[in-house]
Amino acid sequence: MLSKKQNILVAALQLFSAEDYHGVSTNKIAKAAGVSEGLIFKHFTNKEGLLQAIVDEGEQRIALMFSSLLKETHPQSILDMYISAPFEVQENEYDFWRLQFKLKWHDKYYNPKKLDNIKSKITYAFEELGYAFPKEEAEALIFLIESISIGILRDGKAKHNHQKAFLLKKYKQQNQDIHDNS
Amino acid sequence: MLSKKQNILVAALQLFSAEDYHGVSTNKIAKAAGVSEGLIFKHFTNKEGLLQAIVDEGEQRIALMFSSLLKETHPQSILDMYISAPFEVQENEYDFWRLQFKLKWHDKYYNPKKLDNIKSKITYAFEELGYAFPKEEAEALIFLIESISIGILRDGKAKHNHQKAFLLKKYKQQNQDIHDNS
DNA sequence: ATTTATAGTAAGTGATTACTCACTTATGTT
DNA sequence: AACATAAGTGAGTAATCACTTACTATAAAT
Repeated sequence: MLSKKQNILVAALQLFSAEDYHGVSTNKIAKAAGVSEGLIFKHFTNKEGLLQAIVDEGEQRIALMFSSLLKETHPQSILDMYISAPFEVQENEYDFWRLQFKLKWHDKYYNPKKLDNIKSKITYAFEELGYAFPKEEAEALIFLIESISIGILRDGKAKHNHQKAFLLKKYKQQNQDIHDNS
Repeated sequence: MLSKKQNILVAALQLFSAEDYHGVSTNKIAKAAGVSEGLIFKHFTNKEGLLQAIVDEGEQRIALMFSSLLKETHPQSILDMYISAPFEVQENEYDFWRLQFKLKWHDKYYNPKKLDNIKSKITYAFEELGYAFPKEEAEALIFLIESISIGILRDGKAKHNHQKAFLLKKYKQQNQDIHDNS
């Protein structure tokens, strides 16, 4: 069983991911969490403090999620793992990711440096595989996977499975010789 | 000089694109537009009617924007035009596009069929150019351009110009023979 | 000239908002 | 046992919310 504090965090995450920040009242959160409204302010000072707590928890969660990718050294595996990543996400984590993508529009909560180490890892993989423009390839792939992730969150995995297969094939080692098109 | 009705639409678009729907009060809109709050309800019935009016206006605007692309028949030109599209957008249209992307999270205002004719146009281009998986290539390119568009809206064009050059090169006809990697 | 309709305003309305405060209950600590 | 501290509640609060209403000004239509 969860603590009441955790109940608040879970309920707030669910609501914030479904509606917008100002559309979710503290009253609604309290009812969904089964606690008194005042408790929210005891634990998180104010409504924004609650959102910040959710964001902070999220940063750790993301770091954990990509830790195995960052440990990987085999270039082809790095690409395969990264392409597959959005399809490995459990459905009960969708709320969390929906909120993450929504917050990208708020300068306050968007930290572009969060992806820097992943970006350099992907760049490294493209370098090793002999691509002519590894940095650009990495950026393009990251963008592409981001869009697919959003698509999955909206329509479900099933509708995007063929794209996974397509991309895994497209970025296979065997094609390496063709990338240096100078 | 704009009519007061248009003033409301302009002010609301700007505010809705910057904050979330419930975070923008009708009072704030009225002040920004320089009209009385009541006038909003005279013209648009309620707050949602105002948003709907903005969305409706937007659909036309998008149709207009892609009309030249849909008329194009030369496959390579189709790809070039589509890749360049987000870089052709004027800065004073950024608010409009920001709102469009934000609304993608609201089932109510998101219409996936809106892009169907563009998708088939891009697919056609890839077919003509001899790509092995034209449908998948089209989907991937559309996703990629969508992500880049979001990036531009957040960081400005300058930060993404090298991606434009990279993609134009990557999708050049001369590479066609390499795509059929069966 | 009088009606009709539209554009526009200012001052409201009850409901809801984020947040506070006085208070009670539970959990340790010495 | 006594005491401090944290967890939790429920009834407030002023401010703000979307929206309404009664009203005036303008202008075209009969």
